[in-house]
Amino acid sequence: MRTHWCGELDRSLVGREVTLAGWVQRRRDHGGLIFIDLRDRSGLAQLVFDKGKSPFELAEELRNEYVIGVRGRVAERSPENYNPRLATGEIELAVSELKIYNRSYNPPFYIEDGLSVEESLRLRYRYLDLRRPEMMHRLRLRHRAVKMMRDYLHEDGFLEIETPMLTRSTPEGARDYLVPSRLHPGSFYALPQSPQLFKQLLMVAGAERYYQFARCFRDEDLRADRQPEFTQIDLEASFYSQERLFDLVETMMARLWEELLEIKLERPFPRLAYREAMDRFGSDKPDLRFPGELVDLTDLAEKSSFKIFQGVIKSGGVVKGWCHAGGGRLSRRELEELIDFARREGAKGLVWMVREEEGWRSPVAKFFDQGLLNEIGERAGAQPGDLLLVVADRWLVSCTVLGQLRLRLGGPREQGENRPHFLWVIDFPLFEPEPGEKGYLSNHHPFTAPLEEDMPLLETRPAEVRSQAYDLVLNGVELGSGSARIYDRDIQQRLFKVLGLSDREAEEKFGFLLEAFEYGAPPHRGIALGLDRLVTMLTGDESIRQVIAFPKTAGATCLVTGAPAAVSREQLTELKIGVKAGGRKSGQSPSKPK
RNA sequence: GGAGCUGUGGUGUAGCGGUUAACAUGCCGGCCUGUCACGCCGGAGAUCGCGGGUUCGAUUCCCGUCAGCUCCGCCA
Repeated sequence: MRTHWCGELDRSLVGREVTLAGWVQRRRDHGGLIFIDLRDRSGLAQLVFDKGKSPFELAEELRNEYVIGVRGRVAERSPENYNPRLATGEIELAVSELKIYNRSYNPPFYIEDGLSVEESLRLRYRYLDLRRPEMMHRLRLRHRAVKMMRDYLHEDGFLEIETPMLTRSTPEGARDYLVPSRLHPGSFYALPQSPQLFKQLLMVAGAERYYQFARCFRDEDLRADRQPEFTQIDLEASFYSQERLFDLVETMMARLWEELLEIKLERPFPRLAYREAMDRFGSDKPDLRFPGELVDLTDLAEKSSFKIFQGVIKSGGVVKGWCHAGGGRLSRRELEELIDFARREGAKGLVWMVREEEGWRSPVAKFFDQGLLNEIGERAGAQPGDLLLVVADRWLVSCTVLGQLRLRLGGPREQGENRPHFLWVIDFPLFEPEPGEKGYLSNHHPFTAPLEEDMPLLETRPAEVRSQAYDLVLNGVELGSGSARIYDRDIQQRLFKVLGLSDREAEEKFGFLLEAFEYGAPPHRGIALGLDRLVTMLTGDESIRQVIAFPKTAGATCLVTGAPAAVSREQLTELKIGVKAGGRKSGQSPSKPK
C-alpha cells in the first residue's frame, strides 16, 4: 500500500514511480489543476492532479483529512516553483492512480502546529490533536528517550521485570486506587503507587539489577506536572554504591540530552545537602538557572533595636534575607502584595529594605543604624536600586518563604536562561514531625536507610537524623527520588519504634517484606525517575499532558472515553457493591462526551 | 476541601443594559492550469455554557451551578 514515506521524497527519486498513503492536509483547486498536500507521520508531499492526465474527477472530491493512497511519478519542480518551506519542496508527485480509503468529517480544529484552541477540545478529539506534527514529534521523542534508557540499562546488566498491577493497599503514602475483587467480595486490590516493595523483593530474589517503566497510580488531586497515572523509570540494584548509582543516572541523562537535544551536560552533577539547599535557595529542589542566594542575617539583626527580630531570635528562630536585584523600583502596592504573598506562604511578616544611592528606604530603617544597614546590605550583595527582603521566623519557614519569593521574583523566565541545571539533593532528614503530634513520619518511606554517622541519634534526637535518600533535581523540578534501603532487621525495628509502629502493626503492614528480609537480603538501593516529567523537560513543555498520549483533565476524567463512568447494576451486584446516595446512577458519567 | 482565570457560529476572537450579535478562519456552491496559509464571487452557520435573580428589557449586572485550566491543601 506504500513504497515510500511522504517526507523522504527528494530529488534522488525523480522519475521513480512511488506509492504514498496518508491524510489530505490541504487542497488547492485551480480548476484544471489540483494540488494536494499529503501528510503522513513523516511529513508532507505535494501531489499534482492535472486535468486529462490524472484521476481528476475523483481528486475534486478530496477534502481535508480524507485518507488516500496514490501512485505516481516523482517529478522535479521547475526552480521558480520550489517551496523552501517544505522539506520536500523541490519535488512533487504527478498522480496517476488515486484511491480514497476513507472520507472524513471536517475536523473541529486545524491539524497543524502552533494551534490555539481550548485544551478540552484537544483532549476530546485527542486522536486528531495527535495528528498534528508537533504532537507526533513529542510521542516520537518520548519513544526515543525510552528506547535509549532501555538500551543503556541493558548494557549495564539491568533486567526489565514486570511487577503486579493488582496489588495490596499499603498504609503509607498517597490515596490508593482500589479494584474490587469478585472472588473475595469486600476485599480490594490496590493499583500500585510505585513498585517499591516488589523491587525490594526482587533484590532478595537475587535479580541484582532491576528496572521497569512502571505505571503508577495515585488518587490525589492533579497539577500541571501530576497525573493520576504516570510512568516511572523504576530501578533497584544490589551491591551498588551511591557513587555508582549517581553515575548511572547521570550518564543516562547526559546521553538523553546529548543525543536528543545536542546539549552536553556538565558532570558530575553538583550535590547539595538538604540543609544547604534550604539555607541557600529556600527549596529542596532549587532552581539553579538564575543566581541569587539567601543569606543569614541573624547575627546582624540581633544588633538592631527591632523587637520583632529580637523576639524571633530569642525563641530560636533565624533572620534570613534575599536580595532582589533591581527590586527597588517596585511600587508600594507591589511591596504590599509581596507581604501578603509571604503571609500566605506561612511567614508572620516580611520586611523590605531598598538600598538607595544614599542610605536605605524601609519601614524598619529607624531600628537600624546606618553602619548596620550597610553591613546587612553588603552581606546580601545589595547594590543601589536593589530590594532586600527579610523574613524572621523558624529556620524552615524563613527559608521556604524566601525561596518562594526568589522563584516568584527572580524567575528563570525573566532571566531568559533555560540550560539544564541538574543537581542531586542528598542527606534528607529521615523523619518529619507528625503534624500536630509528638511523633514522627517517614520522610521518604520507612525502609530508607539512615546515614551511618547519624545512627546514634536515632532514638535520642530523631529529628536530626539524616537519611541515605537522594533527589534528582532539574531546573527546580523534582525528576526523581530514591535511597539506600535498610536490609538489617535490627535497624529496621529501631526505626519502626521511632515511627511508633509496634511489632504487630509492622508485621501486619509490611510482614511479607520483613519476612523476605529474613532470608538473606542484600544491601540495595534504587531510584525512580518520573518519565513524564523527564520528557516534558526534554520538550520544554509546561505540562506533562503534552507528552502523554491520552491524559486526564484536572478533574481526573478522560474526555475521549468519558471515564470514570457508572457501571451497570449487574456488575455491582456481582461484586457485591452498593453505591450510597450521592453516587451516580448507571449510565451517568461525570463528563460525558457529547 | 479552598482560591483565581476562562466559557459568544465548527475554530479563534470582538462586543455591549436595547445591535439584524461583528471580524478572521474553516465549511458549502461557483469560477480559475503552477499553487503551496492559492486567488476571486456567492452562501449557510450562534437558543452568547446551564439555572435563577435584578430590570420595562440581560449575551452584557448579581447569585448559583457545570466544564476546562492554574495554584493552595493533598501527592511516603
